[in-house]
Amino acid sequence: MRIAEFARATGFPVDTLRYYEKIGLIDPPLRDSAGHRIYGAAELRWAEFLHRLRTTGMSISEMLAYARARAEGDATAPERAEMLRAHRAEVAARVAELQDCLSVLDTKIATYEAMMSAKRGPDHARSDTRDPGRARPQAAE
Amino acid sequence: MRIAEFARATGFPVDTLRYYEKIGLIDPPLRDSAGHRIYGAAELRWAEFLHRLRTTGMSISEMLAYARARAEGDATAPERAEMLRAHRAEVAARVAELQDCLSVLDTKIATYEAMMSAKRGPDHARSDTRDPGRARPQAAE
DNA sequence: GCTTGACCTGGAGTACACTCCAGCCCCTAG
DNA sequence: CTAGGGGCTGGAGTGTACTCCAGGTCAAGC
Repeated sequence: MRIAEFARATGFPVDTLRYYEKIGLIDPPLRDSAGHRIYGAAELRWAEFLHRLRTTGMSISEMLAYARARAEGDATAPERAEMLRAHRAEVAARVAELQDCLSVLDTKIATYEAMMSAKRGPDHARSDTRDPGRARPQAAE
Repeated sequence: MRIAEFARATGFPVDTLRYYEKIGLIDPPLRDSAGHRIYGAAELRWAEFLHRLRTTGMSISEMLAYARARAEGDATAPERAEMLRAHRAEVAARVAELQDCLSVLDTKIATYEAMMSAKRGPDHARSDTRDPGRARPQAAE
């Protein structure tokens, strides 16, 4: 598979793939007679995993450390396992943090909705609080 | 409260607070006689909310759009509610994506652990692990 | 033979979000 | 009265991760 198809398959743009190769995140693939990169299944699996790591917020330097360990062979398996465990913990923490924020967002949205339905509600309380500035008492911010 | 304490309270570095003020994300606070910024409870609430937005990955330009709408008063409440709903959806999607990645990580980690325990010998579990408490070969939590 | 399109390289440029000065002012404690 | 600490401004610099050329090669189709 050539680079355009590989880009489609992995979700990385072509330029990013070449960039990753340049910095050592992806091994230089085979080339065809024209000098074009030819990717195989193993490259695809690795790039897909890289994409996961990136999605979960792993930095390039961390991915590089992992890639370098991987290149050294089976001896670094414990090291790599440890990297993944540490990263897993970070991602789990991130998920918890996001869920926390989600509930704050829900509260806020509910406040807005209460505010809006009160405004056009059965009691027709139009107060015309036109206040350019920040002099409002507590409201949704 | 002065800027150092405000920074501690909000989690934003001092420089970031001044930067946010410069770009219009935070309103210019009152000043004391020496020209130092003095922040109050309203500012704190807003900055804390901004911190949530940032934590959930909202870009500065989006936060700015929200802040500008907020500055225009109650008339923009529906607009702001909509922004938050859209953002909430994005965050929820992100959480789902991360959880998906978590399971991939778990699989990978389990593979490493199976590999490593196979290498040590199936019924000869040696404890040369520098990771006490997590040596059992099984999928991580 | 010529055009088109995919791919090549090395290197410059971009976007985002800060982060860090230099040089200055003000207040308080010793 | 001076040293230290905190704060001020405007502007330059940083880190990360790409992203985008310019100028060239190659293979296939008309």
